[in-house]
Amino acid sequence: MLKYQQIAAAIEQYINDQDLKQGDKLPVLEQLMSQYGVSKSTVTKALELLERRGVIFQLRGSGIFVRRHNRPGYMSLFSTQGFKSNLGDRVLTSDVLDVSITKPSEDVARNLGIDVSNDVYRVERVRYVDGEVFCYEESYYVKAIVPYLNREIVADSIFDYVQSALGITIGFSDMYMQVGRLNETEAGYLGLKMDDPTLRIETIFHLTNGKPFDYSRITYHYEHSQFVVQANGPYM
Amino acid sequence: MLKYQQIAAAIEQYINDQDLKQGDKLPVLEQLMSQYGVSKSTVTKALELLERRGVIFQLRGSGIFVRRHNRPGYMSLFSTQGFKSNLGDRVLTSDVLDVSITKPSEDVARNLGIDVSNDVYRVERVRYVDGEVFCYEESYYVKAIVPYLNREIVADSIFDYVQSALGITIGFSDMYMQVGRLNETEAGYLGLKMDDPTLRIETIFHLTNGKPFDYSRITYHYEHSQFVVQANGPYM
DNA sequence: CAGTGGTCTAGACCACATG
DNA sequence: ATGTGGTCTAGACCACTGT
Repeated sequence: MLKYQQIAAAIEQYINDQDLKQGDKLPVLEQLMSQYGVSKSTVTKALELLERRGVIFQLRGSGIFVRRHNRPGYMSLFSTQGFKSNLGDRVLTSDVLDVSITKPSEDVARNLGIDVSNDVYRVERVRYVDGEVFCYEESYYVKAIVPYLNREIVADSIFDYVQSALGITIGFSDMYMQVGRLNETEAGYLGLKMDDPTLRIETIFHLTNGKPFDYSRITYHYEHSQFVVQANGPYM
Repeated sequence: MLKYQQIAAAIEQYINDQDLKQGDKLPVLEQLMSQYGVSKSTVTKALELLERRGVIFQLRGSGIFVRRHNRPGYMSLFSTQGFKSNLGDRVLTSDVLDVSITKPSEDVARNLGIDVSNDVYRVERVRYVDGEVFCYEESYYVKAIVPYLNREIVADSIFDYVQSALGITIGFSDMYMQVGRLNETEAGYLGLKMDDPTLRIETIFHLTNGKPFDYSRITYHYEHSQFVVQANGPYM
């Protein structure tokens, strides 16, 4: 683990241990430098990381402060999208409906940047948070990149598996969101009625080299899903 | 304007001018250094900026590549949330329904971190993209920070005004999203029916010093709003 | 004006991707 | 093996906040 990542983790833990609130002041740069025995740029890089993740904000001429948001019950949009597996204390479980190898449809192939003749794994799940239906998910993995999946792996975190067992690291992802109405099948899985509102998110996950390896469509239970996004900016 | 921002802007313009596609390779670091006459870290910082914004991705040992997404018609979630005023070629207009000074409700006061005895500006608008109803917005500005607003300012971009006229710079924001059903009033403004699905986003905008100055509730027209979010990660 | 974070440099060394 | 981006350092100087 890199120095700046360790320092970021240490500072985040310090915030949690001390149960610091929004606006509480952290030690100044110079102290962090000597405390961790690293150069200014390394501390700065750790702080940038925390800033991007919404943990702190920095104010030139003044100091480094804790940032929080005040809505328990809202999940970070990114925590549900393969990044931080951390959902706080909540327990995530899945019913696996399907794991199979097939040929992709035109649409799926286009999103994965492959030809329809290539094999893909199709995974279909209903996911629960603390026992409540959370979403219905249909996702496709390029078999050339993810050569093996089974129901057991898929019941757990697929991303943990591809990362630890296959050494695959995710580079970046594109999420497409829109609101619509449930069809009959989706309503059945979610325990809702047809035509009820829903949030749909399609995500294309890319490897670090830019190649798509996973295309996923998630249909959320509108009553059990609310998200928070902490943004920084403007960027320029 | 800072060097690394200038370089970021120049590189982005170069990508657009050359109409580069996803995966196209950019000049290597060393060339960018000499081309712009700056040190390695400055180029790196410019590239980080572009990477965070989903414009490029960098692959160690290989190069710097253009990143794009392939869904015309999807707006960046952040472009509609006060950050980049750039919506591409689309024209954004507003009907101003209300601009007035009032006392905040309990709820609004809590979100703005002020007491209910403080004055706020209330702004109510219906917003259009290329003439199509896009969203209904109700927002509150802390009068102690934004001392003056009128219908003319509000018909345009409020953020441009507070930034250029008042010298206020936004630091960060917390967005809370959920899906629900329209009530009768909202349905009227959006030209939809009561109980139609909708995406609701509440956003709290903070100054660079962490103080909230704007709390806004937006109700989107579900057929005219679809968003893209380009994420990088995992962060740690 | 003192204190604090932000920018920028020059350079050493490291880790990864690709042929 | 080569070339490429990533980390880290030490230090100069700048820009902002708050007293």
